[in-house]
Amino acid sequence: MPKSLRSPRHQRFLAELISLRKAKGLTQAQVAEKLGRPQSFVAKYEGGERRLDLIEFLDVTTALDADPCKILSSLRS
Amino acid sequence: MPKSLRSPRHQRFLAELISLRKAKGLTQAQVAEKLGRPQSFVAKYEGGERRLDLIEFLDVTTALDADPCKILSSLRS
DNA sequence: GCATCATATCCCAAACTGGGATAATCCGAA
DNA sequence: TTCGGATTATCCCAGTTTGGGATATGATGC
Repeated sequence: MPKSLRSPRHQRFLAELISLRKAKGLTQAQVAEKLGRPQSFVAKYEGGERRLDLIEFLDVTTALDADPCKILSSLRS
Repeated sequence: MPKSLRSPRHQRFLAELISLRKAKGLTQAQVAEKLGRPQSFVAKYEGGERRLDLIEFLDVTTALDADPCKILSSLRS
């Protein structure tokens, strides 16, 4: 796993994304489909194997039908 | 400039960060100082030479004393 | 056990990053 | 104008990260 993805905040962020996905009853493959990406893409960012930049993050929140601001506020530190 | 950083949304995002920095009367070096990074770090992300992941983005908004949610909303597409 | 769905990992060439040094630009004062 | 300091952009390139199809591993029900 890349060095930069081990911080507690990042961990919380990932946990939040996973939790949101499951709350919507979506699989990684379904999210990947909405994003037009392979399932391994979702597996990687959820697993902290790959970073999401801001635009990708917005795309993911759209796919999850989630509010990006709420997620950000859960990351305030 | 890396391929993935050329989208119009990303461009708007960068323009927003630059605009915010200048509105605060800060130089790249001052922002870099707050971030504990070299000036070239700021020059690179502002120039689209490097991506910011979500955590880095939050750190930058903190350094700029800006509201991350407002920035996100300016990126709605 | 076995089928099926879901998630994690492999592989490795291609793409991206770090950051000190240095070049290029900007800008106000004289 | 021209000069000089302040500010921003670019260089370099080894080390790190990413893409995504294929495949392994794990979870669940029967």
